[in-house]
Amino acid sequence: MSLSVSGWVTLAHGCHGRRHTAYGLLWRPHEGVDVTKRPTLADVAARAGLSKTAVSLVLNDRPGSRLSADAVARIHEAARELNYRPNAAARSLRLGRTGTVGFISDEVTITRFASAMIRGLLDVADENENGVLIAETGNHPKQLAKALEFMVDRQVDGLVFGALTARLLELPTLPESMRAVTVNCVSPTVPTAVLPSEEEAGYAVARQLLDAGHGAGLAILGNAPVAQSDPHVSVTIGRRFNGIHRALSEAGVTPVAVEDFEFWEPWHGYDAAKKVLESGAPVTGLICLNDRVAFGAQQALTERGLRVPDDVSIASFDDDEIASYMRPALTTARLPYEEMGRQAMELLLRPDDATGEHLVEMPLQVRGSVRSLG
Amino acid sequence: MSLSVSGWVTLAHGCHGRRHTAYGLLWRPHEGVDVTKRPTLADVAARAGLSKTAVSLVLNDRPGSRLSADAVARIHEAARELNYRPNAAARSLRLGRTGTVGFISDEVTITRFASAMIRGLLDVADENENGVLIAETGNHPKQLAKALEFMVDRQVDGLVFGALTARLLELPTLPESMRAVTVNCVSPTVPTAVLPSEEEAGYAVARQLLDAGHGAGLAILGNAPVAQSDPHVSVTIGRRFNGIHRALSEAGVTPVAVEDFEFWEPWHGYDAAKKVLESGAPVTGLICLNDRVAFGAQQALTERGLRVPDDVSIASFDDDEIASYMRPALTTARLPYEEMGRQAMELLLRPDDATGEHLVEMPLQVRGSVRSLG
DNA sequence: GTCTGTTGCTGAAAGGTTTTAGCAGTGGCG
DNA sequence: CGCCACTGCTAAAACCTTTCAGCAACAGAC
Repeated sequence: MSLSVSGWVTLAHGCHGRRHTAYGLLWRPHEGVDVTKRPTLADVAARAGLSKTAVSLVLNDRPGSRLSADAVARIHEAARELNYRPNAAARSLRLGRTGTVGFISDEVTITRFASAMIRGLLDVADENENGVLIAETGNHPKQLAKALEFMVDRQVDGLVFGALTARLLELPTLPESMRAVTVNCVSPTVPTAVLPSEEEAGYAVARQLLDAGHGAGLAILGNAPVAQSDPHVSVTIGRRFNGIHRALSEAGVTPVAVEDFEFWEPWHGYDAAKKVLESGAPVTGLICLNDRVAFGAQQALTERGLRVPDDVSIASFDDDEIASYMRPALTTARLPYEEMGRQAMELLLRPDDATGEHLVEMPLQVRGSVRSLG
Repeated sequence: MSLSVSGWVTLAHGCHGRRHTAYGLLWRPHEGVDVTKRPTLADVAARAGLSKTAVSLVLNDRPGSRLSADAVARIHEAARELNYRPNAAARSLRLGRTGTVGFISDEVTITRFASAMIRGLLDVADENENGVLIAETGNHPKQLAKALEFMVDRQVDGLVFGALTARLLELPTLPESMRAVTVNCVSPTVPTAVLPSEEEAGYAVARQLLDAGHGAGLAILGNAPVAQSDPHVSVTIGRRFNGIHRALSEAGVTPVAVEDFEFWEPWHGYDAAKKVLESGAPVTGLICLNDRVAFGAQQALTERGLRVPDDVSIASFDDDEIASYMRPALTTARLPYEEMGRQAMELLLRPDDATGEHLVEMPLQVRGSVRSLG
């Protein structure tokens, strides 16, 4: 091993070769400091000439404790000289909490679609000095059990359950003292949930096309009867359609085509768009149920020599990676994964528990794929 | 709170409403079992009428210990009845290890591009009964220091450092006893690294087009002088180009166009392709330095009425999401994130440390974007 | 009868922290 | 002086596990 020791952790970043310690700048062992063993409270106490109690009191600055200014100074100095850091295991053992939360999901972390959710979760956890333990179940009950077991054993201070698609999960009953939040999913056993505000988004997307004058030539790609009605598949797709239909009925509009399919990959969108175009329906505006469907639809349009938005306008949902890669870029209602992650972690960490369903706005990203008629 | 307690963790999954515990099926409190407090070794010992020592010995089945078959049975039964699970904090305190490893990266977890790396890491960690603590630095030295501090404090058994692009990191000197592996990056302080086998991939991609007869009309989109020479930007892009150039010079081929740009987003590919086409160079084959560049290039081709692969063939690198969405799907050398993650975790967890650089093959995904001439 | 070895089991220490209870000393008040 | 309150500090217990050292009982060998 070519690793060397210089204190506990010595950082040397950047291109400038400056050296830091993780705990302050430039820590070098002081005289009489044993570098091979992590210092303990007892070591600090000995060096400061005081008791462990005193050191613990000062380092955690407990309010009621009245130690002389001199003692406080000596303790801080000794801790700094020894580069003391508390032992997390000992502290957890004593305190029963760990400063760590768990995140368990089906496959949020291991697929590309909702990465931003982790960003939100990690950011807030970090702001609150919490670490995050991650486990993915791949939807296997056994993996879920294992993950939960692991987290409960480690005495995580709370649990966030996530899912790739917003659906009803049958999560276990948790120990009463365990705080928990679901994000992009719901479970009867977890009282607080964070979900995207899909009804509103459905309404906004439909309005975008209606307001641009596409009421007479509107098609819907990706109507999904199962997802709309089975909460184990989705609890939000139904709401998304409710929003769409509310906008349509307010405007007295009936779509010229509605294509049913449950899985929303580009090739499904391609096939559906092709079918609609071949049917001869007078389509000028397309509501695609996600960006991948929209992407596929655009491919079908291009093949027939139709242009977006000149010939056909498209609006969609998710704000996936490809939405901004398309030419023109896609007008779409963003799934606010990052904000949902943030909010979930905040709800978990805030002492006041606001149980219930927390809806996070899905902002409409207005880009070039919708053209106003006339 | 609507959470209720039935043992420590009770699972009720699936649509069938079957009930499990995390530790076995259907755990219900036995008589004389206090459900409000997690049982300890002492509780098990008391119930089995034996000492804590005996229980510990049996439950960890230590080889040398000779307890009667009856005692062993009684202990197992008591543990099962109480639904005993060892306290991880106490164990860590005693043992100095935690069964947890840390993963620290710039932004692997929080962006979509390398999610598969986490999948590989988590899978192997899980197979070895290890948990994973995750932290992202966003490339801020302070965040790195904080993450490291946290992990070292928690006494993780090892650390994996990851990066989104394979580059040289200036990681801190770690405590001597801390095992560490870098994945998709290298650091002078960490002796074992996992990287994609880019030279080979560059060669294979170039050969794909050369073998298809595009030697006379080859263009390269995304030549990146800085990335090729500055290891802080990339340690592998240079190798990728070495592979490409080796194939070209073996075939005695000089490209008809080479477009330089360092950032490989779709719009860069679009601009570059447009420029090459407008220059009138007789292009029949495009080597794009990643899939997003290829995607943009195809947009430019389409706009000029050129078709892939009929008019122009494309081969590329990464096997990004969009590679399989394109029509035709893209022939591309896959960045093997998942396999790299797996291998990194295996190297970390295996007791025998194989220091050095471990190259993981980048398999060529042959799809429809390359047409054979004549 | 003594010695040796084995079997089956246990007491107690150690690991590092937090916290309760309390000690010794000092000063003020009646 | 007697009492009280306060200041500045500490001993020891508790959190739960693993493991070292060793005890009691018994069998077999001499």
